[in-house]
Amino acid sequence: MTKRTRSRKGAPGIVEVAARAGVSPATVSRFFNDPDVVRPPTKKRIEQAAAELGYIRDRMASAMHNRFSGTIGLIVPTIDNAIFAEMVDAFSSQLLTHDRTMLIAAHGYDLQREVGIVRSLLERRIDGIALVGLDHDAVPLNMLAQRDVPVISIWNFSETSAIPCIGADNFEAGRLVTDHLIERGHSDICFIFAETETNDRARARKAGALHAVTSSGSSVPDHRIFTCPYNIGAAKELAAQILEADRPSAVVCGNDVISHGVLYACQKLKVDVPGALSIVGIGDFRGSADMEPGLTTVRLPARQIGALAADALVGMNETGFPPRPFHLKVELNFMARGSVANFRPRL
Amino acid sequence: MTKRTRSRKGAPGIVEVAARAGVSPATVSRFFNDPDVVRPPTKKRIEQAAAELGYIRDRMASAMHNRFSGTIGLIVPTIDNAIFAEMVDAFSSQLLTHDRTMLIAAHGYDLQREVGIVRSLLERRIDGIALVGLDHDAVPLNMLAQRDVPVISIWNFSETSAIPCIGADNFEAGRLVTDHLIERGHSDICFIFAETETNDRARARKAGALHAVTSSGSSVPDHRIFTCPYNIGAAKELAAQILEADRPSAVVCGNDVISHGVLYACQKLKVDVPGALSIVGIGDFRGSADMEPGLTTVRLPARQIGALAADALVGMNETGFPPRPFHLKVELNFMARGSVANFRPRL
DNA sequence: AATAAAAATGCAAACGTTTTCATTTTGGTT
DNA sequence: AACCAAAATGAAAACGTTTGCATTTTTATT
Repeated sequence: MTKRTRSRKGAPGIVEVAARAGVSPATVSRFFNDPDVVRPPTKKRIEQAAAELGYIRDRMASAMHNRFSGTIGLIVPTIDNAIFAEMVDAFSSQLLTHDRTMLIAAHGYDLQREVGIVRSLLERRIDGIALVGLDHDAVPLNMLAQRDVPVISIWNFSETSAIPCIGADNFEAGRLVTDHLIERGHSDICFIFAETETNDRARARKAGALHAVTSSGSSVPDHRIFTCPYNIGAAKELAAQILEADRPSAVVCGNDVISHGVLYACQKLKVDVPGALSIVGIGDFRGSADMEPGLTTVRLPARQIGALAADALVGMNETGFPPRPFHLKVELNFMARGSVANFRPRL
Repeated sequence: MTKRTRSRKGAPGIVEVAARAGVSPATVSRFFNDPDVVRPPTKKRIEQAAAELGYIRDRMASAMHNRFSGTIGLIVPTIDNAIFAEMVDAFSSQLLTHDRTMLIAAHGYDLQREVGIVRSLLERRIDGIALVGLDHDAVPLNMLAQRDVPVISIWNFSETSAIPCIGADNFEAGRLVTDHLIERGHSDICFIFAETETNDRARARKAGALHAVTSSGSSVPDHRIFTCPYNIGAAKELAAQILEADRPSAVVCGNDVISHGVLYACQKLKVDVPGALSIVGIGDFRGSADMEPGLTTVRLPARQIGALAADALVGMNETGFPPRPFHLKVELNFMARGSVANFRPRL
């Protein structure tokens, strides 16, 4: 075993501060938890002593008592991707606002890895955790419940989820973009979605999209449905194949990353968008508005979801958990841009 | 003051496990720190007891002793952007590999906010921290030094930096892409870089780029140098202005995000790339390879930087800090793709 | 089989805070 | 000036683990 004891060199503790300020450690502790509980002169002395010593509180020691660590966990499928970037950023910033910090990890769309990650975060005594999506293994959920750690599901909305959720109606999102295509006269539509087995967001979107066409009276042949990971290159390649075979008039993409790939494939093959092919995405990621043509998509208020989730989790801690489970649906915003052609004259 | 004591409901501690396994808490502790230090039968009993009770160690309590919390900090300018996504992901994954977790925060290119963040991470007793870039306020650096917390600067390389660094030679990157343009006969080149005041990476890149042209014997007029945030929309807008005025034959972009914006502006204004304008970027982000035309850029091994940084920080903990400061330069990879025209016949 | 050396285990005192309870101080009221 | 309630402070016992030291058990050696 390696000797792993870091020298305590220059790290003053609460007792050093207390000594220097001429008060008891208890008072210093109180001061840091609520400055107004000590009298102004005392306050001043403690402030000065702490500053002179360069004191930094040890939240781990304090977490041992009040059972709050001041860190909140966030588990996403991936960070290496535009999909959750805005949400993660907003979540983190909002947490900073509450004097909390974010512990984040990615499971790479592997729900099984999620259990190990949850365990690891629990060991760090997180005060709450946000999970992307509604599908989760029971094991981590139980571990969290057993310890009364607030959990919240984000990104996808469901009226009936067992745990609180803040998210968008992904079914609706899929329906929205597909309806847009149908309204504009498209009838030969192709669908590219992510694997739906372990991804409830993609599942809901796909269901919504297909529902839109069936409820318009038509149906979707199997050869118009494709699966593709959230990866520009893969999408571009797949789209190239689709374009060279029997070309549809429009394609619905499971998210904007796929749309980007499809658009690039069109540019490569000199297929005019929207003239020869219309494209819609879901998400409205960075860049979608600025591509040429601009991508018609539906905006998920990612920052809002992140901020709300942060607030909710902090709130559950402060007001005393649990609140009754809530289900918050955020607004979808359809963004009509240039990537869709209108085959049907305006009425 | 609100009452903030979470019920200890169902959270067994090391002593409960010990009792059930019929050993002392000390043995259980030892088992979790190094399973092979207890004899097989004992080991088995502890494992079973822990499993039955659903025990999860409390790293905060253990951090009070050995002074290691198992979390490592990472401060980036932004997460809401493609720039650092791959690096962050690799850093985090590599940390997981070492049974550590990542505490991440963004300062939004505001070095002053960095001090508050460092403090906040220090309160959480991080075992090490990675900072992007070489420019940092002295205050946080002192706080870290005083507590013997390993720091490492990532992304930018310097042979002489005071703190260890792992990064790319950004000057070289700027020079590389500009040289490529010059070699291909471009003489009227425009430069778009991020604000260099608080961003040493951008500063180095810009210096490298300008150096390339001066050392080729020409010079860069002021009206060919622009500043632009790392934002596709802003870059697109700026590029549109540039394209409509006195158009250069090529543009060097401070990073790929800017390149993307410039390319979209060209597509919007029907300016042929690379026919009428050549574009080079720096970074080789997601999507750069798949755009049409593919973006000529220089690949920074972001994942490698992230993984190396994680390894280094963990290593500093395990082998006993400090190692003598090291400076690790990662390879740049020039990616010639379609966005640059050749004005000069091949020799 | 006896013994010495080595390995495994237990005991109890830490680690740096918070918090309960008791005590002192303050400030307002007669 | 004396008194009382309220506010501020202090003393000491926690929190859940690790670890130095002492003790027991195992293993190797004779």
